[in-house]
Amino acid sequence: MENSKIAELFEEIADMLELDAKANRFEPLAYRKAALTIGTMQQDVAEIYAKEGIEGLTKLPGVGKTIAERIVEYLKTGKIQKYEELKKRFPIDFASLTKIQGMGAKKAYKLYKALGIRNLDDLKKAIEEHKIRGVEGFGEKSEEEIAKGIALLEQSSGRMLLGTALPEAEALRDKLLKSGLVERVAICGSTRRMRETVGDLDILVISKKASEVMDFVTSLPEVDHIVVKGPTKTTVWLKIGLSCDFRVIEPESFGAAMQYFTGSKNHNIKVREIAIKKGYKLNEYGLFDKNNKNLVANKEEQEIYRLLGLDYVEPEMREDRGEIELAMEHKLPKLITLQDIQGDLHTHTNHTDGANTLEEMVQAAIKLGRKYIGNSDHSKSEHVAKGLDDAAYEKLFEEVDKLNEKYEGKIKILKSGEVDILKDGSLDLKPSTLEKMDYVIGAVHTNTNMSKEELTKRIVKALNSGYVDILAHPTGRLINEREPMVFDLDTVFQAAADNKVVMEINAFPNRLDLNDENILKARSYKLLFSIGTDSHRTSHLEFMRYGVGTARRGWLTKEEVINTYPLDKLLKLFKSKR
DNA sequence: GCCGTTTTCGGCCCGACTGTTTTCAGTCG
Repeated sequence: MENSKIAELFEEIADMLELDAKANRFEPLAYRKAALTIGTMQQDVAEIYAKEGIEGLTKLPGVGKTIAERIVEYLKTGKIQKYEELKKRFPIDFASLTKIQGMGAKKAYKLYKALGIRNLDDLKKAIEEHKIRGVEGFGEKSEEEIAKGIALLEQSSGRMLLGTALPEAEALRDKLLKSGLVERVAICGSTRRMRETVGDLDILVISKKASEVMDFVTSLPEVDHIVVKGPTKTTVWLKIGLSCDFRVIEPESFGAAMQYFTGSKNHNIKVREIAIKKGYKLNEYGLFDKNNKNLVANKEEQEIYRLLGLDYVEPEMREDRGEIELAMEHKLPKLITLQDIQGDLHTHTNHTDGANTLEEMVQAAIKLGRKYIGNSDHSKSEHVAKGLDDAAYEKLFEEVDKLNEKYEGKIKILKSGEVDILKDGSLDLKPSTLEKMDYVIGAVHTNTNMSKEELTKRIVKALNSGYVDILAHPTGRLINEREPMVFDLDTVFQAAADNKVVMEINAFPNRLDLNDENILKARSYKLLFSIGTDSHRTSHLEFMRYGVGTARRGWLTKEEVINTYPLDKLLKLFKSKR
């Protein structure tokens, strides 16, 4: 996957163009926009080019003919001529230097011209020798700030899982609500959009006591140190290793501020452009007409979309992936919600690698209002998980029958298993065992580094067996830990469509697999989905919200997600296959 | 260099905070 490398090169080209006095002032903007698109999408540009050619690339937002050609040039030669030429004139490692908080291309260039600093090592040495403070435009303070920025950069490790960031944001929100200083608090940014990872937290506060709020948040025990602190905006570095922005706004601007701070950036730019075309101005304080009258004063963010002629766009869709165009045509899908969820089809117990008994899992599911829970303990090839053999499933099913009697009317326990798809594409259990299950989950866990062709064949064979109802965590990726398996998604989705196999959206925070973009792709094959928590203890059942968030990012309606179905409709669906 | 519900030419989102600047440029989101 070359996306991040290409995005980095484009960012550097933008940096260097900004320093080039002769260059068009807007050219760097164009490269940055393309970098943002390519750097944040999960689909591989090489794959797009292989399948759709250069036309496929120019369809991406911010990518026109020239930039598409540069992408192709990189894919073919590993280099971009324009970059190489600029680099001769500006031999500076902008990519590393601009990662330092507060350091942009212009400061880096100033330091290069004054002190010959080209990279991080040069910069560190100059700081040790206190040379920075002598450069025009820099002082003692700047030198300290840069040193701090480098230290921070070296200890931080990129984006954090939504499953870690969201609970932290909620804890901060709740403390603010209890402080008595605020009227409203809203978590915005990529956290509200339920992105699988989060780069920082954005917390919007409505209060008339801005400076007291700033003092309150900077003194919270969660805070490691203050990055910037102003009268209405403060950024802190949290002890969990994440930065967090707090912004205080007047009540009348709440809706506009929510819209603004939720993003995404590309979505907002497009919405603002629509506002300009209608003769308005949109910022975080409101939507203003020509007389500077705020048309959305004291209104919720829905009003902004309405006045611009758009249907309300749910936060999870705000990625400039075509949602604005659909909102104009009043064709947005009605997204699934957490309240639509009736049951959980992927859970484990202490019979294999779970922490709780089946009964404890059942009781926890009842508490969450689930109408059914599928037990899907591992099959025998998963040795590390103490996977079950055919006889062990028979015993487990007896236990399920007993508990179903005990909890009748409260919840229904379904018989299932997360059954390994073996190296040759066969399933890990006897047909007679599989037939006793209400549904079968197929999963690839081992030998994942076979060739693309072999792996595709292996999965397709399993789907063609007629026994697999749900394909668990289809790509096997672990966010920040393990790359997705390499197989042909289109072939697998087609096989799933032919065999009515449901795609899982695994809700475990480090999986979220399928991810949003793959869901959008699977959706084009008219596939159905199941959001499963893959719970290994009772508390994991609450991971459902991350799965639902991911489904919403993939534009899914409740009709497309089978665990929103009432029990009888769900069982009918599984039986129709047998 | 991109893009089209005012445009195939002429626009291109917008405001907060910081440091060193005595009026603003640079950076960030």
